[in-house]
Formats: sequence, C-alpha cells, structure tokens
Amino acid sequence: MKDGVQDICVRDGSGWSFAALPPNNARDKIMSAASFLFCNHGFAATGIDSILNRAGTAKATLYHHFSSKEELIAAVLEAEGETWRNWFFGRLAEVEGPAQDRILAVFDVLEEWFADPGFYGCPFINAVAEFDTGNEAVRRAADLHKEHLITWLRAQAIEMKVADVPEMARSIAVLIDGAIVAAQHSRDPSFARTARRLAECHLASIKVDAPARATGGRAT
Amino acid sequence: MKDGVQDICVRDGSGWSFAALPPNNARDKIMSAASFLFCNHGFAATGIDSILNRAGTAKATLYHHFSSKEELIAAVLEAEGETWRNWFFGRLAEVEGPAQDRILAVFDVLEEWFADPGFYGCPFINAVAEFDTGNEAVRRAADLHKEHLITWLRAQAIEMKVADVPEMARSIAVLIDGAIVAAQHSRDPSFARTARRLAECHLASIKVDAPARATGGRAT
DNA sequence: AAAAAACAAGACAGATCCGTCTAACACCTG
DNA sequence: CAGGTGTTAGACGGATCTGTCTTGTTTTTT
Repeated sequence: MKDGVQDICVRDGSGWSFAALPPNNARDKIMSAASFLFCNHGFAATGIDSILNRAGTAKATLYHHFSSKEELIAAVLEAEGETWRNWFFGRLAEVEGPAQDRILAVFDVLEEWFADPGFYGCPFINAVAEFDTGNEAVRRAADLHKEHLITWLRAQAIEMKVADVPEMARSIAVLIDGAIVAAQHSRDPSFARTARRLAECHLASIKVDAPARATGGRAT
Repeated sequence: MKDGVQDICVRDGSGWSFAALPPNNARDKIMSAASFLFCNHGFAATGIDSILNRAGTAKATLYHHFSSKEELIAAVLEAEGETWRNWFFGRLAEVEGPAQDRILAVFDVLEEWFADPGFYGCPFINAVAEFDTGNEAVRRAADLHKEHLITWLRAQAIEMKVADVPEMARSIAVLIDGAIVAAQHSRDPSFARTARRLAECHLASIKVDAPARATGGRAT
C-alpha cells in the first residue's frame, strides 16, 4: 500500500460527506484527507505522512492546528459525526407524515448511504472496533454520537405515544447498527430494506396493545 | 500502553474461548497471545514484540510457524472463528424443541457471550472495520464466518417451512450483528434481549401468513 | 545414541512512525 | 512599516516496527 495519490474517490455520492465543496484552507484540507484515509484504511494504519501527502500540506501546518495524531483523530470523528448527523436528520426532516413514517424512512435514508460507492461503514463503529478499551476520547465521541441518535429516536417514540419509549429506541438502534454492519460486510445496500421490514413488524406489534387500533393495514 | 505482562484476564467466562486449558506448545502460546492482543488492542496497533512478550516465546519461533504478521492475523481469525462457532452452535444444539425455539435461543446464547467480562465484540466485525478494503485475506475469513452462520440460519428456516428462507436468514443476521455492536458499544448485554424481542416479532409475523395458524398466543 | 526438529535469546537491518525544529515565504492588520 | 499569523519544505531524532540471522539449547523422533 504505497503512499501515492491514488484513491481519488471523493465519496460525495449521497451528498452527505465533507466534499461538498473542495476545502481551500489548510486545516480543512488536512481534515478532509485525514477523514478519507482514517475511514478507509484504519486509524492506526494511516500515518501522518500519508495524510500530509494527500492533503498537500506541510507537516508543521498539521501540528500547528492539532497537537497530536490522537487529537486529529478526535477532531475527525467529531466533524464526521456532525456532518453525517446533519445530513441524516436533515433528510428525515423532509419526511412528511406521522413519526411512524419518519422512523421507517430512517432505513430508506440508510440505504441511500449504503449505496454510496465510497461507503465504508459507520466511522464510530469502526473506531470503537479498532481501539476498544484503548482510547477514551474515541469512546466518548462514539457515545455522544449514539446519544444524539437515541435522543432523536426517543422523540419519535414519544410522539407516537408508545408504551415503552426507551425500549423502542433501543430496538431501532439495534436495527440500524445491524443494517450498517451487514451492508458494510456484504456490500449489499438492500440490508436496509431487511431492517426496515423488521422495524415495520416491530411498530405493528407495539401498536397492537395501544388503546386505539386505528391504522388497519398497508403500513408498507 | 507499555509492553508488560498486564492483561492477565483470560476471558474464559462463558467457556467459549481458547483458554480452556493453557497451551503448552509454542505455536499455541503464540496464537493465544496474538488472539488476545489483536482482539483487545487492534491488529495494526499490536506489534510482534508485544505478542512475543506475552507468549513468552522467541521471535524466530513465531516466524518459523508463520511467514508474516498478515498470515498470523489470518490464522488467528480462522481459529477464533472456529472456536467461537463450535461453542455457539454447540450451545444451540443443546436446545430441545422446534427450530423456532433454537432461533430464539440464539439471542440467549449471545447474551451469555456479551456478559463475559472479556467480551470485545466479534473479531470479524472488528477486523473488517479496521482493514475494510485493505486486506483481502481478512475479508475472506469474515465472509466464510458469515457464511457458516447464514447456512445454519437457513437450515432452521427450512425446518420451519417459512416462505422466504433467505430473507429470514438475513433478518436474523441483521439482528445478531446489531446486538453485537450495540452490546459492544454500550457494554450492556441486555441488547441481546432487545434483539430477541425483535426476532420473536419477526417470527410471529411470518407465521401469520402460514397455512395453519396453530400457535395462538404466548410466544414469549 | 544419533539425527532432526523445535525453541530461546537477542543482535541486526531497513523501513516507518510521530513529533520537533529551522529557515524562509506570503498575507493581512494595525 | 512593523508585527503577527498561516504556510511551505524538509532535515532530524528517537522510538518502534517487521522480518532475518546467528548461536546454542532443548525436545522429540528414529
């Protein structure tokens, strides 16, 4: 795995990524290059020199903005998470209708994400998988990301007036994680639809013991 | 992260791991040490010297058995996968009753696994997360592992005479992956139960449109 | 007992890693 | 103009990494 300037892919297929417009200041160029390399080749396996090579910046510049590689990793995760969440929740906010529809739309948006040719899985899942107990900052970043997601899911569950709000959020979270991992491993975006069917089934089952059984059929 | 002989944990809580009996030949000692360090601290982050230090063997011995670190990684994944599958499917084979019960028992066995204090997630999920496109041998090992699992799931689905066998296997696989990742991130084994409830719901829904609606209620 | 294989201990080479440092250039602001 | 800031280019140090090699000891097999 040489150091050259291969890997030209910009992974802005679904428009969620950094690469909306090419970065012009050095800091953003470093962040963009680091994001790509960390996420595609791993955090430990990516050297500072590769990042500089790809970013086209000098080493002193990098260490002017970030005090260490660890801090750069934390910054990348933070930015990657925020960008992704803005994209993800933004897409979901476009969905009209009751919260139930928004929950199901989660999996349609996921499928868009999976279908991006540059899809490399969830940066946080990958980071925790790589560092596990090793890096506390990484765990905190992952926790924060998951918390954002759970909060959103809980809000939908409350709007739906489901009996057990936390458990529904947990269920959908499991489906999301499972879909991401399955799609990443198999390179098959349609796992999002499999997860969606499970979610439909779950929503139907918790609507059953609700007081009013208004919605009759065709939830699909 | 020094090199010392900390990390004495043997992670044989659920009895699934290598450490059933301490290895006595050098090759097994290397495999055991490499397994532990790779899975707990990452593949790239673990140096050959740490492995030798922990295994208490000489460097020449390692390179006598494995031609490179990459080959050692592949061997570890293969062994780890086989050990895990033997444990996992062995536990499931103990379950009496129809295939449906065995499917649900999957999540009980998973919870046992998650509760092991040395639980570090699925080695294959972690390896693919770290290498992604980088290492072909790793991907092949992960594919093979997943294939074993899917084959078992399909066999249960066939025994249950479900309409869409592949889709049911995919569904359960998504739930398994999701439970593993959620449990790994949150350190909360009870995500297995959340996944189990989703599986119950899924099984109930595909039993509905089966010809005979024998099973009335209480699938819990 | 003799031959062969496995193993220990560690020096060594070549590469790569992270991070610091110097020296110089460009730009904007006061 | 002076001064601060951001940037480039690359040398450099010290550490670490993978893999080879040598020498000799232990263990197993024949």
